Amino acid sequence: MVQTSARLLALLSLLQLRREWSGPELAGRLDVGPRTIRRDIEKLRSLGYPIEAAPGIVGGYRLGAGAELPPLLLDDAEAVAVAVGLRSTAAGSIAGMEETAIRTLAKLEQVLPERLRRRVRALGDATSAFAVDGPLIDADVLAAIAGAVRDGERLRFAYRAKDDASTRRQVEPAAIVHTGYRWYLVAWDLDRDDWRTFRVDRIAGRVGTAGRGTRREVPGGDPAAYVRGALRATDAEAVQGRVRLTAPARLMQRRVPRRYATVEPDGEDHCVVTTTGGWSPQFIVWMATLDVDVEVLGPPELATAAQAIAARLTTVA
Amino acid sequence: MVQTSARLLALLSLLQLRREWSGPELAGRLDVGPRTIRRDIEKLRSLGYPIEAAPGIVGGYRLGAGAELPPLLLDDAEAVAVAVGLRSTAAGSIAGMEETAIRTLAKLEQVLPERLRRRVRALGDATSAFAVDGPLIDADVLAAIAGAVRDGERLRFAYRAKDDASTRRQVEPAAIVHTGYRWYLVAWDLDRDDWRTFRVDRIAGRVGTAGRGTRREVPGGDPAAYVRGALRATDAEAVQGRVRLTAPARLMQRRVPRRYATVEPDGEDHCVVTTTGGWSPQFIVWMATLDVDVEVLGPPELATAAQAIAARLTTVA
DNA sequence: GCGATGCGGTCACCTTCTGGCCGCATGGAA
DNA sequence: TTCCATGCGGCCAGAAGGTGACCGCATCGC
Repeated sequence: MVQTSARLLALLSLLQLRREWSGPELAGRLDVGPRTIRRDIEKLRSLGYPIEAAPGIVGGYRLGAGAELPPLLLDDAEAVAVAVGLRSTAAGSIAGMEETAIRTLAKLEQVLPERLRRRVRALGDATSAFAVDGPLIDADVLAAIAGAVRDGERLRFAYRAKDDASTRRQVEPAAIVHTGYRWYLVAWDLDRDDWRTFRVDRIAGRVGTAGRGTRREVPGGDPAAYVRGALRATDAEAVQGRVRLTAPARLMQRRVPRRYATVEPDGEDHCVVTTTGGWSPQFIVWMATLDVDVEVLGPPELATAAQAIAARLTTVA
Repeated sequence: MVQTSARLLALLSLLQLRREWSGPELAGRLDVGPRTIRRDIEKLRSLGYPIEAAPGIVGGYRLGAGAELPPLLLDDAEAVAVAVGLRSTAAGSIAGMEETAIRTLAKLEQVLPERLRRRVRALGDATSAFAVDGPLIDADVLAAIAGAVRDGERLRFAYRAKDDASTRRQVEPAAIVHTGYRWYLVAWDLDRDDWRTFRVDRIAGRVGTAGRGTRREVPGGDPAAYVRGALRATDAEAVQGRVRLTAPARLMQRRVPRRYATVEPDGEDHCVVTTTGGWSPQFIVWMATLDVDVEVLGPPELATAAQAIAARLTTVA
């Protein structure tokens, strides 16, 4: 009864397409008798999908919200919109959603028809202009890594170290982690026979899969903690920017995304804003547009950058 | 055969969860014999889902990308990520995707379990800080309107006119349109017996549905064109900001989202940037952070705003 | 070559589906 | 109030399909 299953899916699709359908309408669409429709509705209900119905001339069936999310049946445009949305969420519009977004994107990309993938890619180019500081990451690279992590596949890529020396790596990926405003890949380096943490923005070009590897657990079990440890060990943290605003923390908190900076009260009428990652010229510009008095607490370069932009703005007028 | 259908869905779900599954593995998970798994795979293939298989010790089944997108089976976290992504896309990170995103969001919200909806809403608050100018729109309101348009349901809401006078409206919505950086609802106003265009950001509070209405076509058939016409007729366009940059258009185009501004070449080494909607102080700040020479072409207030921010930045240092 | 895997044929049993009928309940409109 | 379209679900008979068990075959990596 492949037809029965297909019809159930088609029924779900129709119910997601429009809110209200009458039985005879559905019967006509699916080319079966009305009795069968009633039975199909019954089946869907027994599968847990809450389909409400109302008798009478204005009656009909409608799919409501239940305990579980039903399978989503998306058309082309909708699928593209979902992919685009996931990419921008992965880029970090909401703190804490990045990793889930990239995992979901990997799931979607696995089954996304090629024509839609092309459309998503074309749109993706337009996205991260005006990006908050931090490196630009290719969502495709992230999705490829997330997919390899999930499937236990080996990865091959060229890695640019701090001194710009490029090395070829072959690894068994274990986790992908987003901290602050950067992406890291925790993986077992097959050539070095040890765990390594890679900055995804330093991966050059495309990543290639290289067959099946052994699925590995990050030492300690908590990838995020591991990356934090590795950062402390090897990398000096980027220098955070700090400013003092003449405004209550309560008001500023709403205007500063937690992803980029944290706001702490400093007395009744002032607050201190600290960047999550390293400072950038854009940080001080944002602070200036908040339209309250700003005082740089550090580092001194932040003040210098502010002056440079001030100078540019002055020549504008 | 509700079990068969349920098993097919579960099979799809498993294949989306991980890339590779062996037959016996699937059989164990789904609690049927291996032969039935082979038959189920066959059924899914006959439904158009491209499931690749490889024999041998490393073999297994994997769901590939086909001509059609299979039903997406998302877990809680993934569904939330999708919803969050759609909200931010609807907020306009990519030109031209806003309306599709909000339609898709309406589709998702219709079936989203309440507990997930709460999570999405909680996260949504964090999003639009540092928002580009333009009014803040509640994605819930947009999704509610999009749903009503789709389902032909009447809407009731309070509308704040330009002079701040609030009126109660009851309408039959026909289309939701995103132009420039605003959202508009085109609807038949039941009390005024005529077509009206509403700015969504002027809708106060929540919108309520008010039963079934007649489905209407926007006059002329093209909602976007209708809104453009209505804007020309009633509303003076916001004053656009224009600046001239000392840099090739080619380079700047990548750094300026089309949603906010357009970049046109002005000779070899210069280009002109025009805001899509009205100018705002943030516009000139962005231009300053592009790190090229900027010249304000108009309006004069833009230069004044630039000076104000420059002054603020100067006191910072 | 071995072993694990995928493929598909066949068989018998039996569950399930389907369409058509029935009467009932519900809710809006004439 | 009556009428009508709708949803609900029982019943039946015939037909269709699902399932597990067996079989031999092909393929791939070790």
